Amino acid sequence: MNRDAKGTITIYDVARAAGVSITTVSRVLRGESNVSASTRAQVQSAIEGLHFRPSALARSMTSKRTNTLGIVLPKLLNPHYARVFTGASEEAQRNGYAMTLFPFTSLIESDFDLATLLEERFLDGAVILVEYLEPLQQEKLISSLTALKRHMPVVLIGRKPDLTAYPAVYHNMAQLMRACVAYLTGLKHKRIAFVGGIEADRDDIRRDVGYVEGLSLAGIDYDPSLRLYGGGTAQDGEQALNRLLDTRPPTQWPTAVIALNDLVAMGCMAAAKKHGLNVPGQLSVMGCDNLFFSPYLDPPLTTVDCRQESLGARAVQLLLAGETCQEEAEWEIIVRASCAGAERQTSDEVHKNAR
Amino acid sequence: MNRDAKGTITIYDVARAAGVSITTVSRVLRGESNVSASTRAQVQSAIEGLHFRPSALARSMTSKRTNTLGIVLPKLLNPHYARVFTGASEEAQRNGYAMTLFPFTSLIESDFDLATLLEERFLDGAVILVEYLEPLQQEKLISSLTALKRHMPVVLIGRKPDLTAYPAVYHNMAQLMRACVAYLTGLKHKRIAFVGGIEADRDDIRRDVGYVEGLSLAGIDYDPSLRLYGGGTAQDGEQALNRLLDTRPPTQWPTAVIALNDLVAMGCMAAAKKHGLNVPGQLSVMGCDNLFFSPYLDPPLTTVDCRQESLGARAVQLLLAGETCQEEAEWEIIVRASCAGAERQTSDEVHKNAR
DNA sequence: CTGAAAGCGCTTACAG
DNA sequence: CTGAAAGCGCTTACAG
Repeated sequence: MNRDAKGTITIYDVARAAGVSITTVSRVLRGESNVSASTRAQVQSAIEGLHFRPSALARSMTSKRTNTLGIVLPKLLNPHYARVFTGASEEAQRNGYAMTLFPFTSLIESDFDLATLLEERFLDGAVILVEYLEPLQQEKLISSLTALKRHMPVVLIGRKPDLTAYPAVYHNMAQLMRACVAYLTGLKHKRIAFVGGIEADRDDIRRDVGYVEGLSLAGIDYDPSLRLYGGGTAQDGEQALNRLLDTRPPTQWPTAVIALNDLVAMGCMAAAKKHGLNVPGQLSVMGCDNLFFSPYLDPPLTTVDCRQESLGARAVQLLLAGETCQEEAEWEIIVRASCAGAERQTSDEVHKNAR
Repeated sequence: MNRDAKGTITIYDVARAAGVSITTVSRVLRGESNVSASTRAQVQSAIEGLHFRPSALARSMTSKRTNTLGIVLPKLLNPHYARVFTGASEEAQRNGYAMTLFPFTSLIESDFDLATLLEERFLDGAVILVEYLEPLQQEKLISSLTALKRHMPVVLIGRKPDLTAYPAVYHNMAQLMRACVAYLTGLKHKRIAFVGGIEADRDDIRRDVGYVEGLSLAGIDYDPSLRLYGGGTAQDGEQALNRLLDTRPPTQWPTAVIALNDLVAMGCMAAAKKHGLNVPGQLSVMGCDNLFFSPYLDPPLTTVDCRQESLGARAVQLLLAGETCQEEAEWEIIVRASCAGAERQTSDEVHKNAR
């Protein structure tokens, strides 16, 4: 009955070749012990002779498991996300799972139907990292998540979710920013700019909270004109800082810059050089993410390592364990050479800044 | 008969709720037109009411297609591969396919059984990029590929395969290297080092051929001590060039360096600075790949854009079209500021070099 | 230690 | 326009 008319060879072909039932073939396939040595040998040789491979599809059909996880990530071209993926993927592999990557930008383009995209595939669960979304897209995301959650476990990652119903791993960005500001105020900086991020974004707002709090703790008034919003690329950082330096007299320039991430920091360093500012002599620059290129910038970049691999790995652990907690991820300031004491500041300027 | 005992709701549940047969449900699911409007509406509302999602597993079971492609890539942390992945993934998406990424290093760790890993998943085809392998691993790869090819179409990518039986997209590395050397000899350089890559590697040997040919075309003898083998990271590049500069008198230093890739180039620039060499005034540095950070190095890096996105996209096209050709991919030299004329060279040195 | 039968959740001819 | 039946390639109780 089961001819290999279509060329695919099945467990029936093996059974026939070995002169046993498909049940027995299935048993040796799954490595069960209750098969006689001679039968096993016959089946094995039939399998090899026919180059038989069991269909994962049929297997999953009965077992209801695919051993495949999905991960939704914004842009892999940013090594930050590549680090997250690497950590998640390796943890998955360690547990016998493969990982299917869904680039986020294309999700938005393709009507952003997270639920359909993920469900149509063969996933046992999904890790989802979302960046800032317009309110309308945000609503769509939430309903997508609701639909998705009905069909598989989901873990959110990267930023503290507004949704408490989902397990999550994220960085405490307010705390992280306070630490960055504290590091720079400890270096006697008073005019500290913060570059990058979208004003409407919840996560960046959290960073903003930490930024303002950090300044306040050091007795520095928050100067909104030193908060430069913009994107997250090197070009964005370069443009933002260029604009500030172009429109202010040098005496009003910041003595330190905290960048949204290392890419933005790299752009800021380019803007500083363009304006003849020595880094860190005349301008300290601090990044975030600790990407592979940051020790090779000139000067090497002081930044925050966000342990992206652990973040991704932890998300997979929560997913596989079926945990429902929301937990904070670790980070650490990496001191290199791009930040120095605020010696350029005159007491005059300090006075002006303190108003 | 089909109770939703396990919680999963199926096409039978929908059929019952809508008072039709499963055939009819299947028809509206697949958007066939031969269903009356009223029936369609009933089925639709049953689907929505039950939050029904068809099982992709069962669907693929009959259709024999999963609409999922696999891609094997070395280390995603190198943005070069991220660019390849992006191009491949977007092309796949454009054609209704998802893309499962298999990081290569973990394949090697996990006994390197490409065939098992890929077949156990649900793939309609695979794009495979391999880097240099030890001879033993190379053999295992080839037998894995043979096994894999029996079950799905495969396209090789990135380097010219030794295997002619597989469709492939790759760069003509000898030609690319000749062009790099020609660019630098055009700038009057005579002592041109080549940094990075493994001596035993076929692909790098091809680059070596182009390197030697390029020198020869400019009437320069090949000096083996200027060929610095090593890995492909920034650290590798830094160490390799440091070693050369440490062991040679400054009068014997190269006036130009071609790096295996942008990461190595970045490391070379660090080594140059450590030895007080101005780039490009005293040492020209040329990279390969044109990664996002290269315009932000100081000075901005002259490099070769390898059109990685097109490379990945083209591989997917060949895969989906069932083509069997091996074709060359495009590349282009991107001139920035890290290479300049060889003015540091004295006629004495030139003479010595020419022997 | 081995096998016959039912079932996983769909799609696909085939009838009507 | 609609439905009954077979089949996709396995695994899983259930018998023996």
